[in-house]
Amino acid sequence: MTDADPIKTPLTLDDGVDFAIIEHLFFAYRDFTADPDAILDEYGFGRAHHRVLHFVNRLPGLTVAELLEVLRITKQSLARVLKQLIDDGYIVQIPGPRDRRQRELYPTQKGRDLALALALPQSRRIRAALEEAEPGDSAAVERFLRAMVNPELRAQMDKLPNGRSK
Amino acid sequence: MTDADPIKTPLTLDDGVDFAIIEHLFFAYRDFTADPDAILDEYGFGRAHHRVLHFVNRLPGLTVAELLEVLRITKQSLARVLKQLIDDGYIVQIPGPRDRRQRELYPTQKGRDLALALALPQSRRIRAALEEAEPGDSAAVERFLRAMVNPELRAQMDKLPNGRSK
DNA sequence: GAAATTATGTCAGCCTTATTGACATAATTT
DNA sequence: AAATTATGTCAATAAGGCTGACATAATTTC
Repeated sequence: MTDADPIKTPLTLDDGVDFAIIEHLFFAYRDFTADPDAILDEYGFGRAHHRVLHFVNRLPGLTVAELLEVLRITKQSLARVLKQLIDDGYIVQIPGPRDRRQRELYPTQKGRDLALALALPQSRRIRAALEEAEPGDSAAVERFLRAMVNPELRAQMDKLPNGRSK
Repeated sequence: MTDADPIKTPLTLDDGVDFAIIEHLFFAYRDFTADPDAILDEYGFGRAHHRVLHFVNRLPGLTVAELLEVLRITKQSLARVLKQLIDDGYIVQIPGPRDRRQRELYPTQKGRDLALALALPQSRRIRAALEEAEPGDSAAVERFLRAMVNPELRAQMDKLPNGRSK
């Protein structure tokens, strides 16, 4: 009986849980993804296309298998999205030079342009958020977000180019 | 012709976009949601159930309309998820005292327990991430995440109980 | 050189979470 | 009494995942 009774007091920070950051992450991520979502809509693409396009631009020449590992989705899930991006001329496949079974994935100029257009509002939002911040906050945020990732997956992040790499 | 050519240089920070934080957010949020997702699976629930259960626990007595506004989904999307949570005894509906058309939503003890169980690994992850951090980083992270939210939606966040309440 | 393994592609079917539009009911407001 | 409001429900659709099965070509192994 008592188990079906309504509980009228809210869960609060007193319950030993950091609801503030949990909820801040939820709302921040929602608005963060809303920017590119609006653009993608105009192209008939979704968030899945964005992720593929993004990583192909950040790691040009990566293979299908490598992409699957970064995205942690199945081959069949990737197939539909990747096929569209190729058919529409945003990404091209080139047989691997060593192993000709592999398909190296590269963006076209069209794909590069769209990737940048999608990243721009996100970068703008981040810059605006950091303008209201104290100096050093940027590094703190990056450290925190990195520490939120499973340790065994941090190596993946380190593979991404982080600076002037011609 | 040139438009279909592969581009072999990666997008880097030089392109004027803060890819570091963009990607850190992506990876951090993915692992952050993986924790509760694993628990929800055992109950036959998904992420949608989590969100409903969370906000009903944080704002007990909120109405269906209020919940729709927080979640920004449609009535029809909420219906299925909410019905399951009610049928399974995690949430109860009580006719609004003023307006008997309204249904106030409250968690049961079972619903309170599950909400806490879902929040715990997330809170643990946050605590662990902050242990490696400098003092003051926690506040910096919270400020940053808040600034990432659309200004007009920040008011919604302020409605959530943030401290010792009763 | 034959056999096994690997990288990729593709087909078919299913699930979850979201959407829109339409309509029903009960309660409140005008 | 009529209009509006809060909620519930039905039907159809879409995106983005999933699994399992099978095909093909290229490489590796024996």
